[in-house]
Amino acid sequence: MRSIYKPGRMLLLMRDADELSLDELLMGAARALRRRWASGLGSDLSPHDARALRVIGHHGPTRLGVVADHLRIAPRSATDVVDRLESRGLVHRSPDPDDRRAMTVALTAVGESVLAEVDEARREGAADFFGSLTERERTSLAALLARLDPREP
Amino acid sequence: MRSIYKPGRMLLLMRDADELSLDELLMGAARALRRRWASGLGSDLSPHDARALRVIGHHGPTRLGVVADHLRIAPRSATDVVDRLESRGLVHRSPDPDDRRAMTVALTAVGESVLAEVDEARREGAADFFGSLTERERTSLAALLARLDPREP
DNA sequence: TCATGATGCTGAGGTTACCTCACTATGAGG
DNA sequence: CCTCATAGTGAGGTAACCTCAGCATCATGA
Repeated sequence: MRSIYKPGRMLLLMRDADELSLDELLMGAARALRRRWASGLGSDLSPHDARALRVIGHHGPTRLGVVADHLRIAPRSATDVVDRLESRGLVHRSPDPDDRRAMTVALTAVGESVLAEVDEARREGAADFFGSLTERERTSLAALLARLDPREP
Repeated sequence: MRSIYKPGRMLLLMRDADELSLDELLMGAARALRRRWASGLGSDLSPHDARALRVIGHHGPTRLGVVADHLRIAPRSATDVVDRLESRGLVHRSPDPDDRRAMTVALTAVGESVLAEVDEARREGAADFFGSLTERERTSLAALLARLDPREP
């Protein structure tokens, strides 16, 4: 049980140590950005709740099911997320006038201001994160990334 | 339609609905890659376990605490992860000869072959994902990304 | 050399963010 | 209307974390 490594794998390992592959670079950058953004999150709001707040705020009064779709969670789980935000006074439910089965969720005034803070922190974090690139480089990075992700649902 | 980013206007740009900022592009691309990679994964292994397998395999016989560090989880949680992998016959524990408190984890023969499959699927997924770029574009994307992520601990 | 504190792992038990299933109320089409 | 689909929710479960306590072992300094 000594020589776990086969020669081929050893070579792979060493090459990876020197230069990371494109997928690892992409994932690493995303991880670093996410971490920076999460740490700069001032309020006692979890990253997860902040994300939900963004979805609701940026979509206007929204059905619960739509929130679920955007967060990629089951409809039932959106109920819990909205419950939590509502109990903190950040959003409130109203009956949907067009469909009496449905509920719409909208930000309260407090929710709006918290969202503004969250967005600002996010914007600052991103500016800082990408600050090591020139504007020209940022432009070409954006162009390259845009060609990778074909408009997911 | 996505409009062209103009360097001189980046900072003043008002974003309309389908214009994504750089951070959103980065996160979106990473999300898409993660999803593709997870879906191409051998079915009975969760993405999470696959990640643990990668860490253990690529580090050789490793202490549990080191596994925890690399997965960024508490030491106690690494015990559970390794328990699960061990119960599936993918890794096995041995007492560390240098420190009788410690355990080392290493891949079994089955674990090695499963890891080889996982790595191959990952490699293929990445090649496919980045396939819409030319070789030259991939190089410059890698160079740009490498400047963003300052080798986190 | 041996008391003292740090370290490596694990048992016990809690939390969180999901899930599925079943249910009610409502909408929509024959 | 009668039937079937859909929107949200109560109940209850699961997976992957966590903290805290405890044991065995290591490392240090008087």
